[in-house]
Amino acid sequence: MKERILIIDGSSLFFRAFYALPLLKTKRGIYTNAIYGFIMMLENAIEKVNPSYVTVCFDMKGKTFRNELYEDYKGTRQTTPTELEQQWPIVRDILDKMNIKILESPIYEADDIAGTLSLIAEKEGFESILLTGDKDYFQLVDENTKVLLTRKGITEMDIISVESIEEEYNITPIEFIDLKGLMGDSSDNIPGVPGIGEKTGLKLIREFGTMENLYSNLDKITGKKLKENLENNKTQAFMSKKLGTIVRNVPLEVTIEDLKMKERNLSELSEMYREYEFNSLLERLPEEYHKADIEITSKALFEYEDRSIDELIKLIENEKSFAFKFITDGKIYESIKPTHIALKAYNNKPVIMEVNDNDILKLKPIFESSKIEKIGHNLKEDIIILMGYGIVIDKYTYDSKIAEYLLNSTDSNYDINNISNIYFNEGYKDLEELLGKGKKKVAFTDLDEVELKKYFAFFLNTVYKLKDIHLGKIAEQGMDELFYEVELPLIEVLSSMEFTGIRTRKSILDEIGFDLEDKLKELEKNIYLEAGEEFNINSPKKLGFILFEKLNYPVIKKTKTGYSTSAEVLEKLRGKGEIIDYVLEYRKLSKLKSTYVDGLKELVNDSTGRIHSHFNQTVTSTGRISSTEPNLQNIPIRTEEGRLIRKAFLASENSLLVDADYSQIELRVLASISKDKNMLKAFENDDDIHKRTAAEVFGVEFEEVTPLLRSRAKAVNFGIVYGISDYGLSQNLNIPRNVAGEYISNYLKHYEGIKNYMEEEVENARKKGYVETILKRRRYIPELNAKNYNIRAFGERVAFNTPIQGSAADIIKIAMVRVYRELKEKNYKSKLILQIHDELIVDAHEDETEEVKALMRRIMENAVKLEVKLKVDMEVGSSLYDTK
DNA sequence: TCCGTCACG
DNA sequence: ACGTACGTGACGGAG
Repeated sequence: MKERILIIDGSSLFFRAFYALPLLKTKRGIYTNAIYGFIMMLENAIEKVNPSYVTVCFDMKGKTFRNELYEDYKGTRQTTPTELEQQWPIVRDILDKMNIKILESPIYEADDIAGTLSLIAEKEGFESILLTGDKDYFQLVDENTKVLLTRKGITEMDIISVESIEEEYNITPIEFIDLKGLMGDSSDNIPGVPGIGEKTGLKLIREFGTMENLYSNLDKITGKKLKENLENNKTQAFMSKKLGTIVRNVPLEVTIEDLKMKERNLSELSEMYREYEFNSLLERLPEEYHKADIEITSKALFEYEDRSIDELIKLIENEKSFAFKFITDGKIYESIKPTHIALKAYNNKPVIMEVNDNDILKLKPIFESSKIEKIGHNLKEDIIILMGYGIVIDKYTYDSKIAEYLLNSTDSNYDINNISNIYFNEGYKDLEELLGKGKKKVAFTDLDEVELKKYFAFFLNTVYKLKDIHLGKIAEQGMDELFYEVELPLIEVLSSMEFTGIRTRKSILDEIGFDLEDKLKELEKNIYLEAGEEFNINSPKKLGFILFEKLNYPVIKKTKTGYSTSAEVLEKLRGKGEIIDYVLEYRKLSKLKSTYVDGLKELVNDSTGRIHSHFNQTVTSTGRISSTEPNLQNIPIRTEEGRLIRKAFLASENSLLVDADYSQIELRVLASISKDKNMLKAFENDDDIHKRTAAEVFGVEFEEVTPLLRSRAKAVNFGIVYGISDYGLSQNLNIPRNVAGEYISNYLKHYEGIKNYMEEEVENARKKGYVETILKRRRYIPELNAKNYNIRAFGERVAFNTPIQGSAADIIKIAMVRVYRELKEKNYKSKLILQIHDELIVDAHEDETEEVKALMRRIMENAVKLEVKLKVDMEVGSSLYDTK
């Protein structure tokens, strides 16, 4: 018995598989039907043929030698669908894990390689089996060469031998070449002779054998039309024959021996099968590979085990990933030292153990390893803790909180328990249920040991359970770049910003505070005098009573609970009595005192002398970052009294603050995505955009635009971004509604592209249910289907505004990641410390300021490519006051 | 805990 | 005819 070699026409099989099966897709959104069909056919063939040697031949992209002969060879082929194209590299990967060699050539096609190989095999005494869906291979069949032809579907195949060809066609295999020369082949765009199909072709070949013989005996042809066609297309017929002839002397760099079947990498193969959800293929593997590595059933959800730190480290070293969470004894940011670590090494039960500093340092090599993946939930907390130990985390690849936020940015609670309930319809307790709330809140360390371990077992098991589901959805929604290139690396950036903080001098706040207090006392005295009695000025209710009942000022606006006393209302009462001015001033100063002097002082960390604000990545529905405890994104700047607060925020020792802000980023984004010609032109010319808008909307020469007109135009520009209404604009500018309406219609007439974009975006959102930013960040807008007009109108404004605000957020996030990365990689001492939506602030060492400025400008201005240039303005100073 | 108010982009 | 500009967070007062 001769040894067999199985030679597979990979390209043919791949296409056949794709069209034979429905468009299968994994839960991660990857198309797999061609891969699955291909591997199934390959496995079936191997089982049937039992070969000792195997190889797969592929066609390469691009022209082959046949195109030299005939320019239009395969000219009618349509481009491969992308759903198929994407599956290509995966098949190659699987073949690699199977240790099956791939043969391909830039000049020859798969069938030429297969033909050559089968000839060599024959000479060396092997039997060749050629697996293909292409009947052209029949010409290769002989005593030692058989074709395994795929039939319908992916399971059935026919063995084609010399005998079966004789029987079915009554010609010899080699005569198929001549047959093809006559018939042509529409799929390869080989012309052949017109009027000759399989039937006539076969008849002629049976009678004459070769084309040469046929043409020497044309007089014997009886059909007049047939004879004429043969005569007129002789050259074409011989060219077709040549095109259809499989080349059998392709120079090959491999020997048969190189193609010997080898051991497969079963563990990697099983992993791939699981990843692509090929369960039936998985079952064909030896039993120990059947089970998924991680299968956490409801029962196992709370299971954990106890190990020593050294055992744990050993365990992790041999695994590819682990999930972890540090547990602290209270408010996590106040006590940077964890009391416990919860850690689940891949495919093992979670371990929850007490740790000391030494234990954590033992884990340093593991956290810093680029080989072991780390995953978690709200990793920012944990990365900050690691930073406290001088540990620089590497290769963290998944955060379930961030992932869930990307998939649904409008939720308010991303506790692991909530997410578990959403995806698995089961959970345990959220933090509030576990620890209580308000006064009764306890620390993790106050929990019973079993309860603590149970919770964190659930926590880490759930992180693993969520991983594939989340990543699948992220891939499916086209958010891979957003997740892997932006949000994930941003976690470390925000961690560093929090960890570093901003130097804040309490004594400056004290000074401002004393000054404010004096002024407030004076104002208070004056207000009581005007009111004729003492009352709580900070109580809108009492103030309302004084103003509108006792002093009888006209009521401008009411709230749900009574009279409105907002600044907007008081502004309208200005000039009607001094008390109004006093109250406005009092309000302003008291806000400064309570929020920005007293509030901030409390949050200066005594040991660092810095404020470590929290930057939250999962709060806003548009993709912006938010800042809390304190909010450093709303430090006063618009009035001089408020701005003074900024004097308390300082650069570090021997450093300067470099403040870089994007100029008009939202309007630039709007210009870019709406492609409005006039707005694009304005930015191209580097015009003052508000002034330009004023000129257009108010119909005056650019040079004639007054400051008032410019500021009104500025309000219109902002209004447009927010999804303007005439009423809203009229309120904002304190002008009549019809005038505001006029402004808007002039605006939209001039910026027609914006008008169209607004309409298209809303329509698009209604159809899809969501809108997207430039990085495909998504926001669902269920409000668009509301019956209530207000809610629906809100949905429309959001549909229009979110892509603008969100894309601007995408852009600055990209810039943050790159600035952080470059500062880190080049070992600068300077640190990124603040982000204020369109502005980045770096605490830059004085030796580095010039480099930092250049670096920031370069990165920020080139963060993305838009239809307009991004422009950055910069200031340097020793305090936040001086950088404006 | 909610509301009104006001600080920011 | 509807009610009225997008996104946040913190504070003090009132229930």
